[in-house]
Amino acid sequence: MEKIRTLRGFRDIVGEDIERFGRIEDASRRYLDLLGFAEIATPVLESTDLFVRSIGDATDIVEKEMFTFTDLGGDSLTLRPEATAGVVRAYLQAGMYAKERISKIFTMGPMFRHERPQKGRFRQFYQVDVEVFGSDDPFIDAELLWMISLLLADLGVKKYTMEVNSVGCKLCREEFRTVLVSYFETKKDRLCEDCLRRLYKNPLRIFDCKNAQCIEVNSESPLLFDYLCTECGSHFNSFLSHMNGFGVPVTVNKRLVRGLDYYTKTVFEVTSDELGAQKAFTAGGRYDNLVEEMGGPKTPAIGFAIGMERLALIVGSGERPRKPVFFFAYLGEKAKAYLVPVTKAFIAQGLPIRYSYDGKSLKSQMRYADSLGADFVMILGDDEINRCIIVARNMKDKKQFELPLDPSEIAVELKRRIQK
RNA sequence: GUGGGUGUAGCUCAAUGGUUAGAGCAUCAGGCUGUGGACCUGGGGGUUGGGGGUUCGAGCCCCCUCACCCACCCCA
Repeated sequence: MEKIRTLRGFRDIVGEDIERFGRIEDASRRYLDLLGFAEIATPVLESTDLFVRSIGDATDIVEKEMFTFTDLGGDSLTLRPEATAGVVRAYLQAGMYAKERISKIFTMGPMFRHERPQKGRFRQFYQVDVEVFGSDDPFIDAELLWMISLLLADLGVKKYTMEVNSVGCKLCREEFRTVLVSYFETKKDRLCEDCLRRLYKNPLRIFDCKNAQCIEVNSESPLLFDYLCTECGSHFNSFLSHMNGFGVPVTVNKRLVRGLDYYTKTVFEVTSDELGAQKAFTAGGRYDNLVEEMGGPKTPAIGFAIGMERLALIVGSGERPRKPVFFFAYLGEKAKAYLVPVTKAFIAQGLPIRYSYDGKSLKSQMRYADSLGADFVMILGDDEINRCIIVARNMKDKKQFELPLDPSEIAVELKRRIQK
């Protein structure tokens, strides 16, 4: 019979991987909590329309990467390809804008994109998603990057680059777009096929092209950065000086653009050279118009997402403090009768307890105890029962001693010994 | 969607076209009847990803297919 496997781009997260995920989640929650972010959870399945309207109908995500299907009632549903749309929807649906001036929100969970898998890229991938609603103060932009730097330091990530840029507001972007299109029109013969397609659809994305000729054309192109309106320009400068105030170094990359339509002003990417082609493991930006476009009140906002499997590839190997392990080895049915009371006593003391189910030879049970990394093994057989004692063996120094056969006394005594 | 690479035991990998496809690790058992961990002995575990073809003979050569990896594309 054919073995059933995970679908392409889907995987089980086990062992070392799930430990890394756990550390990323723990550290994220810690810093987010310290800075006043509230956790929420939103559905993985939403109306297709939500994503089309927020992400932009001409983006690659919406055009060809969504897991979209029609449900039994005939509605078009989509597995979320990113988190911001759902969080904005939740923000509006719960009326948070009326309850608090600033809403700092985060959520964690799986996202889905129908792409070809490669290093650091899966069809189901996990993100820590962080959003701040209600202010366009550039201090917040800087605060978020600072928080990311704290988190990365905590996780032992040392080599990374924070690239920042401003993509302006609607006004300056419109003006720049005409300038840019007319520039590229003069260079049409040197652009690759993809960029010719992008030219009218989304000319900013030509900056992202890795084709050698296009990079050359790009190097001489006008920059949106130089066309920022006064407000956007001073917003960006203010953001940079706040970064300086936090003491977090950033690199201005005037060609940094993003793949989602809703970004305005500040955009950023945190990259690592250790990641392969998909080197951005955290990215985000400001989106001052999205909430309003989604039918809410005018609400400036900013957010970012951490790609957990990408970050997991570069987090330092952290050793969690090891918990003590106690093992109960029993010989015969009479001894096995003590399994339940002993187990209960250890759990009551908050002590991890292990045992074999088949209770084979003592040798076998000792091997098993060793493979589990047991600190103490309790040995109980007919001899001990007759003498009303239990033998405890310290697996480190190999010293054995006897304790009265009383489960809670045993647990208390061994707890005392392990704490020394 | 397009390239390139790789598919042999649970894992990491061997095997000029030629016996019954091996090794290490892992696992299980034994090495005084009741005492673990770098030792010794043994056991179990494979439709060589799948399907065709060439050949006296295919893990190996050819074709198709599937999966995984890397890259393009795109993005976290």
